[in-house]
Amino acid sequence: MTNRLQLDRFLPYRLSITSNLVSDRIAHAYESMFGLTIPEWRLVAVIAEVDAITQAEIGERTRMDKVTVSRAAIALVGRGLLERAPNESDKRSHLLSLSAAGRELYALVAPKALELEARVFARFTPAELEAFTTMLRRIDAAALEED
Amino acid sequence: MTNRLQLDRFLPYRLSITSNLVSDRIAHAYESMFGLTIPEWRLVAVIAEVDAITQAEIGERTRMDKVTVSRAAIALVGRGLLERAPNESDKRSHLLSLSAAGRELYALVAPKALELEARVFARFTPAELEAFTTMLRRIDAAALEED
DNA sequence: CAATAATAGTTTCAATTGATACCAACCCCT
DNA sequence: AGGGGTTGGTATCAATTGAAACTATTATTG
Repeated sequence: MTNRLQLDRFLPYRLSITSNLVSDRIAHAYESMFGLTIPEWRLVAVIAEVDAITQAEIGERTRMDKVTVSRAAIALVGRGLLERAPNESDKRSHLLSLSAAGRELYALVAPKALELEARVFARFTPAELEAFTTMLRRIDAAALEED
Repeated sequence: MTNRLQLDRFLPYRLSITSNLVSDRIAHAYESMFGLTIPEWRLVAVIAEVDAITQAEIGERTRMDKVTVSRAAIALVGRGLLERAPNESDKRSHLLSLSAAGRELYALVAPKALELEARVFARFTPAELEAFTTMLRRIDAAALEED
């Protein structure tokens, strides 16, 4: 029989399985260790990298929905981890940056994140990981094309 | 600065991005073409491969939550795509199989699925795809370990 | 063979999600 | 200047999700 589909070999399916397995692990760890959801943690990470950024930019970088970004930002501001400064050049938006507490938290979370990553990916060689991420990026590009 | 985390290179994050991009594309296509959610479509695919199977087994194979499987099964039975036969050897469970209509649908959906997959993954060589799926499986194994 | 634990499947409920609508501010065009 | 369209962000609402409780059946153990 030609052209037979086996779910087990169907790449979108495999990708989803793997992503969920990894995400679940990480999500539980973040939640229990720092009380952070994945979107919240992503905001912290992105903002730590750039210092000041608008929500729209965060959405673009992380491909998170703007609603998701909005809620995560509100939650983090509420917890004193994030600060909002008025954006002079566009008064609709705010510039988000980490508060002192936010930077402290980040200093705790980042190594933990790398450790979690290492625990799952330790068994792979740098070359394998490199090839893998390259594939992921190429797939991203393919999925985004012609829509 | 050593040990700096860049979200952009954080593998769990990249994996999630890619998986979501691909899933969204597929989900929209299935929904608009066949009125199927992804869990529903997975049931159809798995059941087509094996003929008769319990929900528990489906959950095991696909790593979908039993609640998700239950709801998809109910929906598919309701639409006449799936049939439930009593399982003589265990009266708690049912044996699910495709109805005639279900097989017809599957005959339509499967090639479409392969085509969608091809559209995103066409640019990769068989060797690349092979290496990629191998990585995914190894990651699955790593993520499942010691938990 | 009770009685206890485990399993298949469903229901319930609370949380997360994203589509949509909305407001305010901006941009562009004439 | 002043509409017409776009964009940043929030609010609302309906759908999806999974944890936990529940029912019915099966397995295990004393």
